[in-house]
Amino acid sequence: MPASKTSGISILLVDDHPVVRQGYRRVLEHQGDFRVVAEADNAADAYRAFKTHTPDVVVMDISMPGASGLEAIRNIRQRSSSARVLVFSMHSEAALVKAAFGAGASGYVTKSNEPTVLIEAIRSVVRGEHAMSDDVAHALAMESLTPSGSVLDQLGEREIEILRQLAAGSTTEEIAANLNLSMKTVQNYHYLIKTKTGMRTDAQLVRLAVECGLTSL
Amino acid sequence: MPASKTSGISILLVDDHPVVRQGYRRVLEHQGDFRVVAEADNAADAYRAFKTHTPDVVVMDISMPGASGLEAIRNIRQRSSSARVLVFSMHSEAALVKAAFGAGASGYVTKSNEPTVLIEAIRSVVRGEHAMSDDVAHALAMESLTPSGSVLDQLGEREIEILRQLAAGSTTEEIAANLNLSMKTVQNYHYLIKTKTGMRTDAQLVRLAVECGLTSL
DNA sequence: GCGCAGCTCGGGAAATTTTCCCAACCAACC
DNA sequence: GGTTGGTTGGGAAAATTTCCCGAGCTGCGC
Repeated sequence: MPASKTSGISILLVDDHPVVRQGYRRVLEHQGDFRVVAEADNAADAYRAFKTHTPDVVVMDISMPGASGLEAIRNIRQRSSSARVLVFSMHSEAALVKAAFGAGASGYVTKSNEPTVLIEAIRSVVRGEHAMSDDVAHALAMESLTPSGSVLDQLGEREIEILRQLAAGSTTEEIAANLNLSMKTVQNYHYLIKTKTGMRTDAQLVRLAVECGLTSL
Repeated sequence: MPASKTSGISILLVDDHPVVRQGYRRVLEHQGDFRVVAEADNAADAYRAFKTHTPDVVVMDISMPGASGLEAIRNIRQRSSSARVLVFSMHSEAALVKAAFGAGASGYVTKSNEPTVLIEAIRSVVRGEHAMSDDVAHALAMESLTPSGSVLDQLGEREIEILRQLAAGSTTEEIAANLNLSMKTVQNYHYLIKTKTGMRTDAQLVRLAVECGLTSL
């Protein structure tokens, strides 16, 4: 690409751990043509940073406290449908992957991969392609073979997001604020999730979420 | 004790995410006097790597699949009581911190901190000091305001039993039946446990119970 | 285009639970 | 013998859960 803008690929890094971000930054900038133009540690800042910098690609960890990455992806894509978001997560559960792509992600790579996989994925999504690491593809493939894979498949994107935050320990009020919903809606989802999954207490819901990799410990 | 070591601080990195490890490595080696002499992605490999390299310090994420980091710390310290292990974790729960120091860790820093904090902590533990980041200290301090050690120590026999069953997913009705109590009493305990432990949702209660080893998964 | 299905979002209202306060019993302990 | 603390529950107001409902939207097939 002969310089219409500065040559190279501009990147917005989103992850809630500063050291981890710093690490990625070094790994990525080690590639000569990558430039990390901004960082963010939460969904709201990510959106703001995207608006001011309009990076070629957003590399984002979706398991963050508060409003999740899914929300940020949706916001970003709503603002600019040409935006490229590459999810960079610890989890490879099919439901999470689906939710991410459903929200508008262009790629999904887990942290279990070597840096080269991440780098290649970034180049792919910048070219407008979709990308996912082998383990993610494997999880998705496995899941599509079984008619009733995970319990999470019966849940929609919103339901999964709310389940994740519930299991993380957020209150109804916090979730409503995080997702810009009324408490009533969150309560309704909470109830709906319980009936859909057959769980009868919130404790069972937490265990389910942990089992499905929606949240850790 | 070979003085063969070239100058500088030799480090063993333990974390189950390759990209994350790669990132740390770059951040650390950016300091001129740090040398990452080995990496490991699980507890067993960490112990093996420690035996062969005898690094000045082990920087370890304790939330790994399989055998936990705690076990690795214990093994390492058992082999060499002069070994220095710095825990580098996502979590700052008091119970986890205590468990880590109990297992023989020399320091505890969360990933929420800036890289400089990690770097300073490494220098501290190499000097033989103990180190922990502010957020960890804060969590410990908060927790130690209660006259007891573990959060569980402030709970009575009945309260612990009911917490265990709640976290296991039992309903109020089931617990009442199990313990031959009225539902009202169980509800009162449920409430009391939440206020005593400071947890605000049942989900937080489950996580607390799991952290304290009251229940698994 | 048109209907259908499914997700999202919330209102309503009754049933239930949570939240706090309280009293009583019993055992241990100074 | 009084005090402390764990245990057991009642009561009543506040809040949540439960279920049902409708409306807007999107995608899909006919």
